[in-house]
Amino acid sequence: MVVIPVGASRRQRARAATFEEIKNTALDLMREQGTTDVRFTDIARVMGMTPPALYRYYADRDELLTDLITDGYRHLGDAIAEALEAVDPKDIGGRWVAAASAYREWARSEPQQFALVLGMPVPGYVAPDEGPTTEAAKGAMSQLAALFVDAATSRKLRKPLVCDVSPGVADCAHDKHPELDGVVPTESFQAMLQAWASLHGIVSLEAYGHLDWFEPKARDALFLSHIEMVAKAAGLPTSSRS
Amino acid sequence: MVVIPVGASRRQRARAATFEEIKNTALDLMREQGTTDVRFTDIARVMGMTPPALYRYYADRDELLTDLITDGYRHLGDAIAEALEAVDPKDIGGRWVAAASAYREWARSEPQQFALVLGMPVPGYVAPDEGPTTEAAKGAMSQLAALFVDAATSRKLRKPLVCDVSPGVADCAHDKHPELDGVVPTESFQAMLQAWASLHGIVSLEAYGHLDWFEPKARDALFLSHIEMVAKAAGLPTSSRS
DNA sequence: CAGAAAAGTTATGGCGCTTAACAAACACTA
DNA sequence: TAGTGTTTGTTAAGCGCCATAACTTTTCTG
Repeated sequence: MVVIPVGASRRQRARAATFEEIKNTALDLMREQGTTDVRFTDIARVMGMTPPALYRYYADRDELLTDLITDGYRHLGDAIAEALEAVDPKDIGGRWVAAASAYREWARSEPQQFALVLGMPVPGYVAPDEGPTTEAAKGAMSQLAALFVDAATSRKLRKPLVCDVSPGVADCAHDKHPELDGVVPTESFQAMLQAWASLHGIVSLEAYGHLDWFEPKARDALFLSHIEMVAKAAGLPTSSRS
Repeated sequence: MVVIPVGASRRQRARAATFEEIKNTALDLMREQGTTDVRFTDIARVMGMTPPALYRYYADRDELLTDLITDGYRHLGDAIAEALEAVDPKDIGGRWVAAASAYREWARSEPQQFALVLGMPVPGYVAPDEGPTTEAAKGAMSQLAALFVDAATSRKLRKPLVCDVSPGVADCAHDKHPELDGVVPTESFQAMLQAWASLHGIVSLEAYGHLDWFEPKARDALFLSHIEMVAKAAGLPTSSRS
């Protein structure tokens, strides 16, 4: 990731701008070609440069991909956060719908970046510090976790559809998300993971075109009823507008 | 896809065997390198041939990929069918667990092939005849559909957690799966799709390593409780062993 | 056995990634 | 203002892989 220097010199600002231009060009090409496979040559050509010039910014193609991945999961997190801000904090059900819809919209609008972040890991990609990949999961999840905490503290969190929890899951809940301890019951932590998985499933299928045999309006309806089902199964209150 | 000739000449059998060897070598390399990106050069080297020889069998790399994709979704379907055969047809809940577990095991054992079939579509891949990609979805789904038909005819299918169905979804149910008409209610058809999506979600996350922060045993438990939740939400009877 | 078909080989071109060597632009200092 | 070092870009070149062409060897068939 590239840190944008605020009080930086002219050169540093130019350099930062070039980093951004490279990444944006790469994303444009990915969108245009429907692939996560970007050619350095093409990026350089679009930018009006020669390919070797890019090596002043990235050591190799994998380093650019890594940067795009870390950017990607931050954008996903931001999209969700932004959607959440637009909803009354009291309206837990509405917040769930907003977050899930943001997740979906981001995946639909940026399927390649979505695939980079949450699809099959790219081979050359080395995960620094426990891995942004894992961070992506935890980042998206932490907002979900916050939702469950809110629901629990405001006593709107019902028991999930399945309450059997194995010790392994309980241990993991304690280890990885200690902020939930004493607030969100273990069975709700499990339900939260399953809500995320269920959401991710329908979003993945749609983003990769496996639901194209549906009319767009039917897909919308299917998605909305899906996340309503997920909310019910997880014990979240359903949207206040219904 | 390569049709295996039964009463074929020596040469035809040799050719078919070479096709199989190419595909198996490609899959081995994919497993070994953790990529769907296979080099013709490497395949040839492992097979003790020169790269151009492979062009007697596949016009280009994309054609091999297409073959692997169509093979892949057939293998997935077979794995599910095989798992289903081992369970008492009366035990709807057990059959759901078996099918879902087979889906999971296949994805875990062949993550690259799973990514090819149900991940982001590969760019050069042209879908013949409405597309194997869509066929993959429908193929896996038709077995799910059969499960719901069985459940409905034996009166074990309860109402799903969400019963609101939009006209678009109902139309699609009628158009694409007429075999369900009059047997499986539309809300159950919708629930079936959502069950598949939910299953796919947790399987994708696990196959791509996004649940690696769980202990293996915890992942198993999470998966089992997930599909139990999904079954409940869809109105399927839960496994008879519980 | 002869000729055709199939399968494989070497030779070759093209393209993309990447490094090396060089040139121009820029910034800082005397 | 001139000089010097850094940054950013260029051209040249090597390597590897995809793919085609032309040629050779093997295998089938009449």
